[in-house]
Amino acid sequence: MSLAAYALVDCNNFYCSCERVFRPDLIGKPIVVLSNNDGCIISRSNEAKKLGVQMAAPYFKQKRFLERNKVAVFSSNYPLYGDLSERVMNTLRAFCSDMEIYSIDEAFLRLDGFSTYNLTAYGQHIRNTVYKWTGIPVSIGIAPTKTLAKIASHICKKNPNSSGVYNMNDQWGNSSQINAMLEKVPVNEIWGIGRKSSAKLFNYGITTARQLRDRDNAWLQKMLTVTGLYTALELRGIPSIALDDAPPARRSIRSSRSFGQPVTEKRDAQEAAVAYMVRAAEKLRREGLLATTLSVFIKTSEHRPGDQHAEYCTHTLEKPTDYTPLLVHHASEMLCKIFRNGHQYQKVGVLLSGLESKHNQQGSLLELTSPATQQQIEAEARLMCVTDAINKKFGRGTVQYAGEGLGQPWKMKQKNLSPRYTTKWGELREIF
DNA sequence: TCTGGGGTCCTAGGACCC
DNA sequence: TCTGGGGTCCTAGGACCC
Repeated sequence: MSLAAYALVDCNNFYCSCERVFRPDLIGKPIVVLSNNDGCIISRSNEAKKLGVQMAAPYFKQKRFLERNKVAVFSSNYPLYGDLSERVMNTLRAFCSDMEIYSIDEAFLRLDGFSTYNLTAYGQHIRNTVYKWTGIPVSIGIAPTKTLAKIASHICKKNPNSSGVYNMNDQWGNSSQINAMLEKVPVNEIWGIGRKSSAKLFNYGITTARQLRDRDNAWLQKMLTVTGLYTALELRGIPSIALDDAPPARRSIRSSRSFGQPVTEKRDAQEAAVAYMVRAAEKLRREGLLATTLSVFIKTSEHRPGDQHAEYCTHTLEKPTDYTPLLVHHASEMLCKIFRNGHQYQKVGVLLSGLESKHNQQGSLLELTSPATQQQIEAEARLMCVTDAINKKFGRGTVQYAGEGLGQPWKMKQKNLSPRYTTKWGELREIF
């Protein structure tokens, strides 16, 4: 049987690369992109990495250092990144339709049908085309399983001589070469092995991918559950994590943000809960879903040990809905239940779950809808449809719920936001 | 002063049923 | 008084991912 072949295509420093597409003057210069609320550093160009800027470092601690080293700083601009991501994925699809979009900046391709090709050369061709068509540089790892393809792409990024593609299948027959390669991969860098599992494994003297691969199955399952066992099987070259080419239906929708400054007033927290519920409900309708279970949570900052309160409240509806006024009503009530005076809150959020498709709803045989009720349901649907259309056309917040508040003192910070070059004409001219 | 947001999967344990 | 055994479903919590 011929060897399976998975490719992982991974965009290099994706958010930084997106910013550079429209600011070519920054090519070769250090840049970083911040998380929401300008909280942490979540993307670094190679030049910034070389300066020693750490991933997930709090911005306020690095600010002076970044200024001194003339590092360009951007707030995250998700409309821009989402749009460029779509262009990259569309380009990849032209090369291989058997594809799983794994995240905003990564995709797996299944290349089994390409066994007559030189896969390394094919990878090069894909890489060059993506760069030419979108301006985004990518690294490509090719291997017999998804987990190994992840490792291959890491190796490729770390090695400047790799020319952007690393094909593990080429050396698969040479077990001493493969062993030597897996020996150099720290166990905590394996896909699926996080901080807790690494610490556990470390206690048993397991520090490399090779050592993990060579433990017996029963032990692996006991220590790391079946997911850990699958990871080890994949390291042996046995495909155990399937390609998800048609992602399963979504199970939950979440909307939450940190506040721009600590919130102590119930009214402010309530406005935020309402505003996030409005956004979650928009997403619900956009995807043709209805929700049955609503949750609201609130928490103080983990970095203030003297002031801790976190609480979570859930409400289950009798009938699934996508009607914002109803969802907002419950969000507001739940927030009141869990809010306590005297705390400095850092974040609230809402979660919608128990999702089902609007179009194949389970109707109850016993339920008879009167014409008046039917009319009301239709009126509500029209109202949602119209507000969504207005907000889409004229921008979010054109039609707003009173409960979202006007001043919104809790709103997040975004001081270094770049223009939405690809999705707003009005902001495109800012380049020139 | 200031530390992201949005997802998924697995397991254990309780509730419930026959 | 003594109160089985096995199955399913749901939920909370933990761990992981980008």
